[in-house]
Amino acid sequence: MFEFQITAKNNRARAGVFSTPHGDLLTPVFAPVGTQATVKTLTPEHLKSINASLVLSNTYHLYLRPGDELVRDMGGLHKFMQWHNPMLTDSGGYQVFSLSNTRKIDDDGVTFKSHIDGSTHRFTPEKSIQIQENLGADIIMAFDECSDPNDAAYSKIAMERTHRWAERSLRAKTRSDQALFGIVQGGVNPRLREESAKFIASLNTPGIAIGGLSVGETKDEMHTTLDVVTPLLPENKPRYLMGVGTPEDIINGVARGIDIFDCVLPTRLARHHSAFAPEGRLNMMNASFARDERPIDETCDCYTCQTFTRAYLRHLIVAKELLAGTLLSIHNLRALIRLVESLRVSILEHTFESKSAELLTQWKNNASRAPMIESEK
RNA sequence: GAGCCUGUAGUUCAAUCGGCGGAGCGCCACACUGUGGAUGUGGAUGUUGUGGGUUCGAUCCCCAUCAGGCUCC
Repeated sequence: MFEFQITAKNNRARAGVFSTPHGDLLTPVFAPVGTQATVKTLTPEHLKSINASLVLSNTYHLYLRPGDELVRDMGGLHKFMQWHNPMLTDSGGYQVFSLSNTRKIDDDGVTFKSHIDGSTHRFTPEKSIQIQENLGADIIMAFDECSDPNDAAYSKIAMERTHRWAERSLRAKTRSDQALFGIVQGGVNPRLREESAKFIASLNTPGIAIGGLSVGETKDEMHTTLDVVTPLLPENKPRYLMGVGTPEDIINGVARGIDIFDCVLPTRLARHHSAFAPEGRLNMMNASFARDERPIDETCDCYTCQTFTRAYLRHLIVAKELLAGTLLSIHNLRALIRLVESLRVSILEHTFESKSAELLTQWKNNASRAPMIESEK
């Protein structure tokens, strides 16, 4: 169980297969995020139709509602949400960092207030693992502390705590059918990242995550960090870059040896009316699409692009129809999954260097909005 | 037929004594990376119903007119 086979390598980019109790993951893989045991606006059938393989869900949210014991009693997360393919749960560390205004971190754990009702709760590494065992995902995460990349002094404290918590998470684990990944931290300091990579790599885990990126640092800092970290990680374990990302970030990540990605961006942007397109990120609410008969992306094979015009999608958005979020989510997720699929093929065909450069050119505009073309002005 | 009330941004409404016509919503656009369907940021509105008059100056006062509403006969 949890065997990772590398099928092909192109320089640092890898194509592989990671075996889980709910099926094999073909890497590189992009995981849609289903925080509350649902990828917002989509059914499992939609996810299958876009060829999603791994879905991420969240310890913090499911612990608060409906409760991890309830999920366990309902047969576990896979059965509860009817996703019978690989799943991953985040440890809740990031939410404590990002969601709770009033939190207190100490060496033992974190005391925080629920964003739902203000009630007080406490997470420790042991508690996080217990919750994740109740949820029952195939891949679970060590409880970590994600620090502000701009707070250089604090990065060391958070990293050292993350290391101690990783060991405690590992000791707390009781189920053998879940893969526990440790998480590399260290902010944007290369020396700390080096130290953290070596430490996390020394633990007996079937995979390794890189956290603390795409949280406000620059692109250069992200690339430098990956350049420092991935060469220090064992070849035979999958590397998971948490919370990334944009099409550009994914291409750059694969080039630096990353195997697993997850990100809320495609589904969040979908609900906020943005669509990934080769010419850049399109705000589908823009008035310029009111009479546009084209699909979002002429080259996309998703249901939305095969079926609907930009004009119709804009109408749904302006009218605040819920279907808009569904159709844009289908497209945005399919765009990223199609991207990692083509990267995988290029690695297998040993054409990654040229293909990734081509894709990077194609997708580089997608970090921000598409430039307006003359005919749309 | 008579009397009264109301006409200001797309909309609902402000605007001191006659002294630079604003706000909410909407609209237009931007941001969003281990998700609060959230939120934040920026922008554009205008023949003050219309035509006259008084005044240095009128959304404001006067006259006429148009539209809507109410009341009475």
